[in-house]
Amino acid sequence: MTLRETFAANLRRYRKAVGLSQEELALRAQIDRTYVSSLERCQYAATLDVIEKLAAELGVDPVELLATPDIDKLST
Amino acid sequence: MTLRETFAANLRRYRKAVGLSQEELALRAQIDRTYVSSLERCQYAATLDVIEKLAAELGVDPVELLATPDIDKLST
DNA sequence: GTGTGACTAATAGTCCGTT
DNA sequence: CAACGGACTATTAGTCACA
Repeated sequence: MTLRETFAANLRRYRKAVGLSQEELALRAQIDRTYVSSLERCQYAATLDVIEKLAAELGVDPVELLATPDIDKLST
Repeated sequence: MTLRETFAANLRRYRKAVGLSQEELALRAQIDRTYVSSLERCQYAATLDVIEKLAAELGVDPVELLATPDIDKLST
């Protein structure tokens, strides 16, 4: 599991947890709609700047988006 | 404090903790010496790929390089 | 051993539309 | 609503000479 894969999975997981579409999240974070899609499909290695933006809109610490999810905490 | 600033500071801090010069770290991570210098001076928003490389050479979890340092833990 | 400017190559990131 | 493509621009990745 690479870091960008971990990030991709977490991004999708947190986005859904918050109940946002890729489109809405992108709009709020002021990044491109198709780019969020690309990130979740692990196409790019995101920079710290966009990670920071996305984390802010998801209401989580950027670190959470890179951490290996604790099995116990996963709800749905 | 932006995320890239946090990363820059942590990179330098952990590098010194491990007792490596920018030169040595760069050599081991197979990246350029001056590029490590640039990152520590916060010139770029690093991508997940290089963060992963550097963390590996420093022997820390990538998450550690992005976390806000716990005041209590700072030794020197 | 580190900081800096200049430079090229690669990729991050945008914007268009289609499936 | 999301995956995917192509063409495009902005920024990072990576190297070098020199202070």
